[in-house]
Parts: sequence; structure tokens; C-alpha cells
Amino acid sequence: MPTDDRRYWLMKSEPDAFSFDDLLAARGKRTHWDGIRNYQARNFMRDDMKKGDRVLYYHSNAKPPGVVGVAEVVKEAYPDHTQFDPDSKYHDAKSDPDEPRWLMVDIRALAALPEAVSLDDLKANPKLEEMAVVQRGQRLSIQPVTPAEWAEVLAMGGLAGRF
DNA sequence: GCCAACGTTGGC
DNA sequence: GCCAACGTTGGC
Repeated sequence: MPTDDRRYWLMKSEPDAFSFDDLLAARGKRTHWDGIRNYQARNFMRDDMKKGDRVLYYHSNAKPPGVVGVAEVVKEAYPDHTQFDPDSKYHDAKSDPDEPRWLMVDIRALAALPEAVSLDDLKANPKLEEMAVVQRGQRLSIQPVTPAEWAEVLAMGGLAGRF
């Protein structure tokens, strides 16, 4: 895939639930990103996330919160099976199996950042003042990242020019 | 644990 | 279609 088609994203996960280390330890260093129950985030996955897209892996509800690793999309949007599982906390009784409401993608870890980039670090960098994750009240768990923001965060994390 | 910000739900 | 009530997110 030509790099000029590649898009960049930030995906949040609570490390207590599924950390970047958990992703590194998973088989194939990959997982399915289940549990997204927000329409805007779903639409990003459905409409815009393509195989090969790069992902900033962000720890929310962490001490400190911030970007800890990079990953890539390895499978494009498909139905999230947990919506049909009555025992799952993500169960959605209103979702029609013939037209699943919720989707997920698969991602694979590429590398941990040698230096984690905390939310404070992101906020302190004037080049990143437009970045979604530093905006007040921004709760979206999947956010688009510009190529410039991607390059800057990787440089801050010690992976300048890679990925 | 608090609570501001935000998204969703449901009565009307 | 409005909007109050409610639930969730996530930094602090």
C-alpha cells in the first residue's frame, strides 16, 4: 500500500482492561478491537480505517495517561460478535444480526515507544495544540491523527522517522 | 472517588 | 423534534 494512502489514528484503551503489553503478548501481537459502542468511532472504523493504517496506542485512565506504542490495522471493519452475546457487557439487544450495529477492526502491535509520551507531554507541545486528544472534553475512543501529528508523536517517543 | 463533559434515551 | 434525565468517559 502506498504510504500516501495511509491514515493515522489514535485508539484508547484502559491498561487495566487491555494494555499495550497485553497486545504485545497476544498471539501474533494482534487482537480484535471489540466493545466500541459509539457511533462516531464506529463510523471511522466502517468508513475510513484501512489495512495498513497506523495507530497510536493510548492508555486512558492510566497514571499517567498517554501514548505508549504504535500498531497497525490488519483487518478492516467486521461485525463485533460481543453485541450478540447476552453475557457480554457489550451486549446490545437492539442490534439486528442481519444488520449488525457494531463493528470492530483487528490491530497488530508494531513497537512500544522507547519513551512513553504522556498527555502532559502532548499538551506541552505547541505543534500538537490542534490534536484531538488534547482538546477539552474529548472522549472519543478512536480519533483521526494527521500525518504531521503522527510524525511528531513518534519523534517525541523515540521512533523518529520509523513506521 | 469526584465531577465536568458529552452521548443517548425516552417522555411529551 | 425538544430536552431533562441518565449513563459513561476519563482526567484529576
